[in-house]
Amino acid sequence: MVRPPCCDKDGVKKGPWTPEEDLVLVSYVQEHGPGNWRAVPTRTGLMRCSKSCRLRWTNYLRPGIKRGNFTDQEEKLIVHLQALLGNRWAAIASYLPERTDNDIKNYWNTHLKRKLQGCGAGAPPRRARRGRRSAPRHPPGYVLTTENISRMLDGWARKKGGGGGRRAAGSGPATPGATESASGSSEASEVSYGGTALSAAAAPASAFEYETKPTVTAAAAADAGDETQLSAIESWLFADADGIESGSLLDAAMDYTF
DNA sequence: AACCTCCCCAACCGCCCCCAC
DNA sequence: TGTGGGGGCGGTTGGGGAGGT
Repeated sequence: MVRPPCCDKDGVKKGPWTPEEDLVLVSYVQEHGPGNWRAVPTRTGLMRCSKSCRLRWTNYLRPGIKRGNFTDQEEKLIVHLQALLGNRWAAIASYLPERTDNDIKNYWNTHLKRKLQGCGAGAPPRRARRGRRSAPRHPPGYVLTTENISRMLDGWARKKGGGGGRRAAGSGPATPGATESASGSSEASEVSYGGTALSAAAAPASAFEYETKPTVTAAAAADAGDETQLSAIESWLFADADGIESGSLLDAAMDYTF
């Protein structure tokens, strides 16, 4: 059976989001919290598909997102987890709470995959690596830091004090090794709105508990046979967080050398 | 300086999963 | 128990920009 599109194709705007649209979406989430995305376009007047709104929020506007270069540790973590979980980016992202699954997926496809493919034959990338863009592609003055969003959302979070998506609500914010996921670190991306940047007072992490990404539990993430893998991953992660490079898992995944 | 190449990443698409009824 | 609908996920695309020629 063919499902209808999530929204009418006619009159639905596509393409890059404008600062104004971002503000509308952030304001809506501030008011109602994330969720009920179907209602977002009609309630906000945004000419966007509900999925587009959700994606924009989860991949870009959500507080606590770290952008920019991946650290070596993050890189290794992604490689390990990809080896164990496959291309289940959402599951992998749950171990990197400051990164979105889209970011991880992009990073894998553009960097890590090539590295891994090349490591055997020592094949270089098609072209020498160029300097990475340090800032998001936005017009100058487009400044909306995650702290800013955090602050904007602070009011809502205080009013609500909880809630969240259907799947996230069940498992709760139990992302392994990353309890302060939404702390709005100083490395937060700079996204700003036309020079009228809101002040960058960091909001307390607790204000955004509702925003925690769904946690990968053994039950949730496991296809057949994943349970033992996942608990092993978790133990490895906890060990790694203490600076201990533990055992078999690491050995298994460390076949990859860059 | 102008043009070309190619890389990055935001966003779209379509399928799948899960919950409510 | 079956069905519909909403949200989530992974694959893919293409616009735009940076570096090379």
